[in-house]
Amino acid sequence: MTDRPADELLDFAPDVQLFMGVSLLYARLSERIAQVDLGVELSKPEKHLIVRLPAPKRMGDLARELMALPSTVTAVADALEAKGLAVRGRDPDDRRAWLLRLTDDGRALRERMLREAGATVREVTGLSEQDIEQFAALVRQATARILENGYPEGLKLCDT
Amino acid sequence: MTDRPADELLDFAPDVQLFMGVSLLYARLSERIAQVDLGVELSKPEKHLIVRLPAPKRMGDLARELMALPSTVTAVADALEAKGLAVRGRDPDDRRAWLLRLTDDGRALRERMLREAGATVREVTGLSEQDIEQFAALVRQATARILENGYPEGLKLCDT
DNA sequence: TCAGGTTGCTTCATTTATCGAAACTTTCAT
DNA sequence: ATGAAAGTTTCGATAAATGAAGCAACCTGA
Repeated sequence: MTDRPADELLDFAPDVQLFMGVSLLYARLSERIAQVDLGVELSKPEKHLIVRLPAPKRMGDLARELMALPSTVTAVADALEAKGLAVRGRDPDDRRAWLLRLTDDGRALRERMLREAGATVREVTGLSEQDIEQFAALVRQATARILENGYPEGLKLCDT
Repeated sequence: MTDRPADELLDFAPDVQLFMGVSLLYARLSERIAQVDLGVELSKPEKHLIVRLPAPKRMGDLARELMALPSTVTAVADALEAKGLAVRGRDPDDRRAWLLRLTDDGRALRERMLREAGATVREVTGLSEQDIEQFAALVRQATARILENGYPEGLKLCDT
């Protein structure tokens, strides 16, 4: 009678295992990240937005990446602006659009968050360095695929 | 000047890549699952609860697995009971606790959800069967580690 | 150049989800 | 017995996500 949660996965096909495992891993990672004290009070969606902002991005693109509605992203961006972590500016290429970009404070915070995220991954998964590299390689492949054909309304991937 | 989202990952260490990739993958998977028509109206947390219920489980254990408060799980379980998908019964081993278990309808629904989840994984990631197996193996390892020492207040993993 | 349609974003009211403190019941230790 | 602790629930408050409506910039074709 092995009803230990860790054994539950073994009953499933690999693709289902992958799904359930990723769900749990994601939940655990974001819980851990949420506990990190960064000196500023940040909600979960605010952190997600910061992480997704290595370079200035349009609100609509952010909404697609975060799988959220534009109106949701608007609210989160407002909060980040109020905290002095991000600024909005018109997109010179299309003045309907707004570009959201991190301030210096925001960038510094982002750096710290990513360092924390990396450490959390190593700690939570308990995987060896080689395993993490292998894992990352698979995730890169999946990410490329998702970003390539994942956005319903045809995200503009090329900005040249 | 390559600011394509798919390239963003390459700037980071593998552990950070893993974090960001898993976040995106999870978001994409749950978005996809949410779109599946199962004939019943189910909220996102309701679906999560069903997935985590291969066998009867105590409310508190569910709360820990879902990284939620007991009161949150109570509300979701109420909704599932109202829809005839789950039932509560006292835990014979400790009658303070409630065991939540799926009804026949709930179990059938769960089967369909898992099949959908597996198909979604294959479709969204675009990984080969071998890659998925490799990916699943890594996820199993991480899951075991998480469930082993991941629960703050000392989850009772052994029920014998 | 200007009319009509589309796109990108915001506003705001509403619904949904989560939280946290207090209460209730059962269990455990003494 | 009795008091302390554990497992849930209740309920009011906060936070987050939604969707419809609106505004401004763009684009097309005459």
